[in-house]
Amino acid sequence: MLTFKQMEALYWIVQLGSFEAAATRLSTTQSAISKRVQELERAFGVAVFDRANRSARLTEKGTEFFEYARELLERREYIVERMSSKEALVRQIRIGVTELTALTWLPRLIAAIQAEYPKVKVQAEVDLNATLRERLAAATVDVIIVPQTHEVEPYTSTLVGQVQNAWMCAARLAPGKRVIPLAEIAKFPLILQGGLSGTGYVYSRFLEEQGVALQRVLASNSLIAQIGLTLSGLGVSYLPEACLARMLKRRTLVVVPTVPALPPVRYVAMHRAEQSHSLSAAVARLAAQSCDFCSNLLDPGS
Amino acid sequence: MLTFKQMEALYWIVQLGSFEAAATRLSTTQSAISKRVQELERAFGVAVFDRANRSARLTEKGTEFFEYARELLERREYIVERMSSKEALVRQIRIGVTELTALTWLPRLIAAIQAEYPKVKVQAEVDLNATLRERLAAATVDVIIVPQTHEVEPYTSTLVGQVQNAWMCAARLAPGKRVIPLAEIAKFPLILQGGLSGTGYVYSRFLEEQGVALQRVLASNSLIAQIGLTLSGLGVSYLPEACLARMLKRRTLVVVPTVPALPPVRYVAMHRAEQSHSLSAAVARLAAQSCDFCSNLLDPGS
DNA sequence: CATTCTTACGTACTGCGTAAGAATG
DNA sequence: CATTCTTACGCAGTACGTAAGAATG
Repeated sequence: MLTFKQMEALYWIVQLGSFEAAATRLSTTQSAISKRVQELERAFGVAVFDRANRSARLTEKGTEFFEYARELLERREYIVERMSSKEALVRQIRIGVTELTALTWLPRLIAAIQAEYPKVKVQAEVDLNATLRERLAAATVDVIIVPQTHEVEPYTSTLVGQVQNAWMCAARLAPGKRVIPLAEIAKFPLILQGGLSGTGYVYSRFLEEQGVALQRVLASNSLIAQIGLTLSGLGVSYLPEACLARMLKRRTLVVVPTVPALPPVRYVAMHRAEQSHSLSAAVARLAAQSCDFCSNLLDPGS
Repeated sequence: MLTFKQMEALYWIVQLGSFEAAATRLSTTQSAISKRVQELERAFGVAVFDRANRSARLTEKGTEFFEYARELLERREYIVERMSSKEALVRQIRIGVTELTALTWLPRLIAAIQAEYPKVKVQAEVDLNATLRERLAAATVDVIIVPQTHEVEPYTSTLVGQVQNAWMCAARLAPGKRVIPLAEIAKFPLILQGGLSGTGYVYSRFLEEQGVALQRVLASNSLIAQIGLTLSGLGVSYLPEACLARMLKRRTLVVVPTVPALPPVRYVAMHRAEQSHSLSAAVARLAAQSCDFCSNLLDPGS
């Protein structure tokens, strides 16, 4: 008999391009996926995948079948949403965030999700922008919250907030309070983020556009390391103003004002649209509500 | 997670009005059905059935859920139909027939089904018209082939053929070859079928309409017994001409012509329309093709 | 030769059946 | 008190995971 498990296998194999990926997505093994497909093919006497080469290419019948599978799964998802009281919805959701979010409002977000969906298990993963995007593509996470790096993002994205960064350094390195032209920033030793970081990517392009040539650059893919290096006076770095407010007040760090200033970085929550989980959409909504880059877990104030 | 088994349970409980009936229909136990329902209710945190009294009354949410269940099951059925090569369709179909059909063309029908759907398991049951109708209502059979007793039948019905009956008796009882008025038939001892038999029901009404008062009646619910009793000269009976042709030729039996003659009895194949099995429809079609009340398993000729 | 799917075999777990229990009319 | 659903408990059969095999590029 036709089962949801078979449909899920078919669906995710096609979506992700391999048995292996589908297996990961469905938290099982290639073996199980392979057997679900064989079961389908045997039950219907139809070849779903082209077995000639070892690729997961659909046959014609397979394509039709895939459409039906999608339809059936979407329909089920809709019904589950429709019938579930939020309180009873049992599911896992995997959220990917970057360091800054993890350091500021991730706990707020998780609390908000738990409050609205008490039975949902939230798994969070902290990683670089680029890695998170790959993982979303591979569907090993459900929602990611990352800096917006392109005008049009490849997945359903919701703006959740923005971060104002400023050039900062240890007080003793500071050139005084006067505003300097952006280009002059290149005279300082710089501590920047790599291209795998969203903020790093955005600002690399920005500096390039502004014709700023970068030299003597220290790169870090860890925000904490970046802050630490800056604090220790190794150079000037762009850092989020809001969450470092206390350090700025104490003048452990000082701002180096430039003209033009650094543009804000917009953060978006992204999830696969085709992904049935409208829970992902709910998380995006909650993220927009919870977003607050001002708090700072490491330096929480009183 | 929402499963088809849960939906089937819900669907058939509502269709048939009790857990017990649903269990029978799904070839399982009340226990299993009960658990599937509880599973649903627990998973969704929703009461589907009103547990106050022990009846299978839907709650409001339950009604909505039922609609979704129906939709999902119908959709699955459609997909199964659409994707299955006939050769590969594995399923069971339960056919109910009356004695006359069993005695004449049932083997032809089964052979025809097997030829078109080699993997389908055919189960046939022989019973009285009324019993078969009850069983169709209880969904313990999928298709029944019975005499049409009403102008409008309660289920999807297809005309498959008709049977010409005639009054017959043993040669020594015969009043000669002359045609007698129908009313005079009442003068003979009669061997008739009970009201649970379709033919019996049809002819009872016919004789009543014609103003024939019946006396000295011997009733049988077994066609074979009826033929046997007639052969042994106990009375006059209405019997199918075509399948008794050889006995008439040998004059073991003779026809007692009446005016008006007995009307033909129309046979229909019926199945539940809402029942997803369009296999049932295919059986009805094959029945119309295979139908042949002329053969006679007990007296096959050469 | 690395990748990707298939096959074989032993196991774990879901879901089932039996049978007894509780509630209803 | 008969009917109908629920609960408890032990079992069976499905579906899974591991690991080795085959095919492909």
